[in-house]
Amino acid sequence: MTDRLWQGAAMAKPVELDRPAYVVLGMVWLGARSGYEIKQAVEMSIRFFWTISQAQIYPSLKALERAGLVKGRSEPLGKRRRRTYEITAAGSDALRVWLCRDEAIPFELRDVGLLKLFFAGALDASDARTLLTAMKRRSEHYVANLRTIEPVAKRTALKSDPHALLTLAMGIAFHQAMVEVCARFEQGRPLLG
Amino acid sequence: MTDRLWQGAAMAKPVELDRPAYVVLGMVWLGARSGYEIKQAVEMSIRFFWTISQAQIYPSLKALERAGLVKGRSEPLGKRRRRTYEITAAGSDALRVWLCRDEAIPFELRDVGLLKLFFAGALDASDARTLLTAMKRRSEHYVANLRTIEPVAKRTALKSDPHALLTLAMGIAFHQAMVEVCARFEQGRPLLG
DNA sequence: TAAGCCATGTAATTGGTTACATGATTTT
DNA sequence: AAAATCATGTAACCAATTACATGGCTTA
Repeated sequence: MTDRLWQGAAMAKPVELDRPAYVVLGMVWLGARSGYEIKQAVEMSIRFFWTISQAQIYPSLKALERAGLVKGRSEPLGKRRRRTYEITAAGSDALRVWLCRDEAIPFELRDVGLLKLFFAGALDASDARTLLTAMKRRSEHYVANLRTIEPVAKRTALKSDPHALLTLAMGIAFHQAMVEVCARFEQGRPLLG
Repeated sequence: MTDRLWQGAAMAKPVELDRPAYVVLGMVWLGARSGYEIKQAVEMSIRFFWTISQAQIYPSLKALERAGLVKGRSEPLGKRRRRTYEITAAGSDALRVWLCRDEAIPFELRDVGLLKLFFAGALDASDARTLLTAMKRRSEHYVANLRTIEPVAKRTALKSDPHALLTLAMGIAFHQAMVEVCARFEQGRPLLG
């Protein structure tokens, strides 16, 4: 009996996966079937706050399969080879464990725009203004782009999962906030209450 | 005469610098004197949207000096060696050129928090809620932290440069927007107009 | 006298992208 | 028949961090 418990513990022992692997696992959980589809899903949904390159996806899928978290099968389309995957029970467990893991969730923003704005005092008024305008326009574009995804996200929110809409709303909200701050600065209104 | 113009052009030819070097240059422009002070200045002011490790600073300073954009002098404190730098005319020109350069200013956000939230549909309601709460608290902390810098930024804004206050205001606005979206979601209020 | 800060420098490692290589299918 | 898209795989490269190494000064 003790032996079986031990074995169980060994099997449940979470394999150490890197973050790209969790992204891939998450996308398989969401229904992306092939490496190619995973890449597309990333571009369509999370590219705003996460990216992953094709070169990371295929090795990740293999690692996940070795760990028994996804099950792959060869499913060529005509003569075009293709490997499809589905998540296993162990896989969705591992995903949930990762999601709940009590670890620091650092916020890593790396923005050349803000960086340039920070140093904009080195410019004359006109150039500084040009820079600010560029920043404002950039965020306006982001808002417009994200708004185009809105109807799709709303539909899936209603019929199944509201979390894609939630992250979309965050993207829109914080770019709107940036636009607002730019406008205040342009007009010489106070920036902070 | 033509020769001198050529020479002038050659001297003005912008050396290709990597981004860490521009950050270092900017900090020297702002008055940071040693590598150590630059690191501190980064941590105090721009760490919210940019980081730079110590290992990048010293090589950058050397590259900047070779390019004639900063002027370094050995200025030990007692027996503790120390090299201080000040920006040259060519240096502030190069900074301005970089700031005005008409290039894409990509917004690169890499946030595990949003990533986890995106996949939170894999969790039961209670765990998903815990995750959301953690995200909300994280942004609340950021807002509180940034607010503590506010008075300093306001003072320097009044007496010289308002741009540090501007980027600070963006950080605050940004996280306030995230808190707001979290609150809406928690309370089941509509996320988007 | 030990801990913490000031100060610099660099080797090893990480985490990631770009580019290359291959080939089938679909669309224009 | 060319261009675009589907599909996978990997080597080379790059940017950045971590960790290590060294040493003086200041404060508790």
